[in-house]
Amino acid sequence: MSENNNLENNNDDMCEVFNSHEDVIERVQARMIEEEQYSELAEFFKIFGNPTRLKILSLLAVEDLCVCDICDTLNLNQTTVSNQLRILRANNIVKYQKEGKMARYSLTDLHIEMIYKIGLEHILE
Amino acid sequence: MSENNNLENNNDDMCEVFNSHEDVIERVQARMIEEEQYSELAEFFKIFGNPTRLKILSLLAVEDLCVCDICDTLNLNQTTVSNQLRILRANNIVKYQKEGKMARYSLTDLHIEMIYKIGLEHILE
DNA sequence: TTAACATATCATAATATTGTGATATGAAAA
DNA sequence: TTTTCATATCACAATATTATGATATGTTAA
Repeated sequence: MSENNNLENNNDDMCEVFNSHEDVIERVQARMIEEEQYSELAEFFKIFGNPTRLKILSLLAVEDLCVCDICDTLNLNQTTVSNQLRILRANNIVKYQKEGKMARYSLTDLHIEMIYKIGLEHILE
Repeated sequence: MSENNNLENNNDDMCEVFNSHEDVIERVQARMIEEEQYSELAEFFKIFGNPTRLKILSLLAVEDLCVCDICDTLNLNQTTVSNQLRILRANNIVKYQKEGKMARYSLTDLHIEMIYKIGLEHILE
């Protein structure tokens, strides 16, 4: 901030903010996660981006349920629910437990409920 | 729960768990939010479901940035970044402030950062 | 065994989303 | 003014996702 005050030039191909352009980029880049983690995280959040799946999650946040209860509660056909449950399973968002010919589904962990609730808070405010 | 204990029949088209099927459905349904809120919430989460947008959010969680800094940090072309910023804006996830010919972007509120971080925690565990 | 039931998988048409080239806008410098 | 720069909008081909009909699997009851 003292010496080299002739650095505030070179704005012919870049925007200049209040700090050196390069500085900002380096500082922010240093905090980034891996490319693959961004992809994985995006895949994870994508699951929350569908009303049907969100409904299923909101039910499971109340109590564990079997597939047919989910169908009946949401008035959706079984194929639709099973398909979405498969996606939820594949993304480690719900788990299930076989009970005879039934499958009882539940949320994988508390993160799921937290994300759901913070999101809801956000849109309601 | 006392009278009418002949209700535990009719399982010819429904699965039966441990409780009356109807009971479960009513109990869970009572906790549901409005149809439109599910849609709105899904729209909101959908925004997190794209690696480019997630990268932008992760940068803005570190510090406020102008469009060109985002482009340079992520090595993405300006159209792509502007397009995603428009989506982020439209969904109330980022806000911006004009500073001369620049636009300085920031996260709308703490919810955004919280959701990002809880999601990251989830996939890292 | 067979039948009935709960759930899962597959295939697909309808629909939505992506990144990006072309182009527009608007502010400051020349 | 004209030019340059930062950013925004539009249009669209490529790609992904949706719900669901058809069908398969696996479990229990008859």
